[in-house]
Amino acid sequence: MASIKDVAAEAEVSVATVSRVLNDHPSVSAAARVRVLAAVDALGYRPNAVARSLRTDQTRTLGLVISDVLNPYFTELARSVEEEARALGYSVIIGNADERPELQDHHIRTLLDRRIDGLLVSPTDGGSPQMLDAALAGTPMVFVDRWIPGLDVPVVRADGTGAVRDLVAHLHGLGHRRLAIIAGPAATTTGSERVEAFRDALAAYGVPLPDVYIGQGDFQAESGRRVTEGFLDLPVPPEVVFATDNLMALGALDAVRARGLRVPDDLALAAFDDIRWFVHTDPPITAIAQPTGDLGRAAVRAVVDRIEGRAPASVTLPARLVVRSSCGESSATNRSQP
Amino acid sequence: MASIKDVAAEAEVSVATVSRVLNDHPSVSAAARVRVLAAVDALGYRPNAVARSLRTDQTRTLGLVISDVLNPYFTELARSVEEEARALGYSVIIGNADERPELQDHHIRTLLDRRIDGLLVSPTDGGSPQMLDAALAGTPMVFVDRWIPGLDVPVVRADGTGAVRDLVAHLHGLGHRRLAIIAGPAATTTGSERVEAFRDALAAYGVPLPDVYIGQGDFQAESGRRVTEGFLDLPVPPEVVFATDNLMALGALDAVRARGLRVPDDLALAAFDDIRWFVHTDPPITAIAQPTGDLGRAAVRAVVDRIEGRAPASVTLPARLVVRSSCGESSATNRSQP
DNA sequence: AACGTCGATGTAATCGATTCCACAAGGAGG
DNA sequence: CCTCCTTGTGGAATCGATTACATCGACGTT
Repeated sequence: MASIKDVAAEAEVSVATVSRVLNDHPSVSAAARVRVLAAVDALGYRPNAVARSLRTDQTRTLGLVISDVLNPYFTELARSVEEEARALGYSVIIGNADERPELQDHHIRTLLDRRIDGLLVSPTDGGSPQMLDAALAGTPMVFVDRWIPGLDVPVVRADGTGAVRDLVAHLHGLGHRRLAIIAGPAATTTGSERVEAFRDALAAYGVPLPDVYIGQGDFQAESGRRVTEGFLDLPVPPEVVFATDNLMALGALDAVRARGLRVPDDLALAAFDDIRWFVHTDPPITAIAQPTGDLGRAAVRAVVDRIEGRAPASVTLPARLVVRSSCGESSATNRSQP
Repeated sequence: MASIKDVAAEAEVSVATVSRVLNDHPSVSAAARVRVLAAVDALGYRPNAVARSLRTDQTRTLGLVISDVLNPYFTELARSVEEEARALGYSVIIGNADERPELQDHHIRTLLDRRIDGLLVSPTDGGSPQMLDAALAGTPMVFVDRWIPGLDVPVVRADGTGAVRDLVAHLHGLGHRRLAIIAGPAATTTGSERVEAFRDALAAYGVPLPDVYIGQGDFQAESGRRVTEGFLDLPVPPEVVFATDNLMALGALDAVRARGLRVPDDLALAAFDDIRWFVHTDPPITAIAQPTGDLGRAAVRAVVDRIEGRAPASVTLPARLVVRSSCGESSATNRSQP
């Protein structure tokens, strides 16, 4: 592959001049510029990003470590992150943690070794040594969706409390009184926050959230299935299950179906995170939708702000309830079952 | 960030010795080794991958350019690719083309600039100059899922002809005679191949595939919706629509639903690419499943073979039909409608 | 006419690793 | 006791860029 030396030789100038033309430095004569450009063209020369990064100490690359690529929420996030980054002249390297802390660490380490300029993380756990090191070592970093309390790192996330309140109002209005939740890992903020929001919203109606109605999931479909089966085996099963992510909702659906039961008649279902397929499931699923694209874009702007020396800001955007028919009744009229 | 020089100073050896320890070169004394390791530990030193790549002319990185991250098929592919690559000691950088040739080119160019060791591509078009250059310039390259005819590049893909034949048998058995297809872009192999397979399978039953029953889509949901509306507006609409990817099937479902019609009674539906949600859609969707994980792994092994000097082989794996209820009747018994 | 300024260019240092080569010390073999 | 080989080590070149510094005309000013 042609190097800058080859271009210099071809254009009969020094490598310095070639470099100047490429980085359009002002003091280059028009004549030299055309000769260099012609040489670049003739040789099909492309600057070696590796060499450039070594010298300039910047890679114009962002690392994004997400909890699970197979979760549509995160792939949408990844897409918007890449889009905004590209618009700002950065590339993105995605690391998929698969909800496993050790994999997350592997990716953070690898990304740091590559000297990425900034890091976007949606942590799977309460904070591994790797991540703390990264934060401490001064690599510009921003948390997306989930975060780790106590670290001085900006957070870009959606606030679901209002939407959860709306959801509980909706469920209560439909006459449901025994409400259960499938929680995510307690080590994640989204895991615990959503349970809190749910509990608080129920409290406003004087409805308790007993421990047996709190199932421990891990944001994966299988755990949603397992927890839902547990609920159905209870002496007094819940009337509604609120899955705190879309994959666990899928698992819940699997469990209900396996028993030959029906949603919402035998068990109503709602989910956190709205995805396109929820419109076409049987029945269409009521969900809380996050402004995913906005989150991704805001997160990129935040890291880039830090990278380029501006002060980055945390961002919190509201989520909203999307009512469909998986909790019973139609969406428009809130009458209780006949 | 600490460099190899700092480590050398701390351990009171030369940088050469540090490098030897790090790459466990045989001739280093035990004493030197422990001193270096201690220094590495004390400084929290991690080798700069950028510098290393510049010197060794290898990045131990694979580029993967996929057509659309929002398509679950491709995200599953990406996941298995990353997994296998990691097992072989490589990292993966994913580029999302969003089915847009110019974006695909952008990513290929960026990846090449970064001097990735190998490239995995699922081309969105018939072959851009970028891609040809990459192939010609000798960057180890493998096509996954889709490919470009006439290039001497190994292809790892699923063969759907058998499954399509099974699908047509299933549909014919159910009494369907007016079968339509939503094709992908003609420039992609999967776009044209699936239509051919469908046409051939129909021919075996003496059923024609008229042009009006071939809708032109682009592998995105919106095109599936549009094409399906067109079908429904026909004087003699088809009885079945076969969407050649899962997103267009989603669009088709949208279109049917928007008209207040039902699947399969008013229009039966089948799709290429099976995804988890198809089990829970209303109705569950009959689909052709690809061995996605196997494809991803095989593709990685193929590029790595080329990178490491072995001869890479093309791989073709069979897809299989998964019958559900979106085409009418039950899956087990193939009797025609009562 | 002498001098300072400015634009265009080249030389060489530099980034952080790897690796070739030279060299010293020590052991084996004659 | 001398040579030869092996082992461990350091110096320095190298990868492909960027950039500080030096140089050299040409030009304008006094």
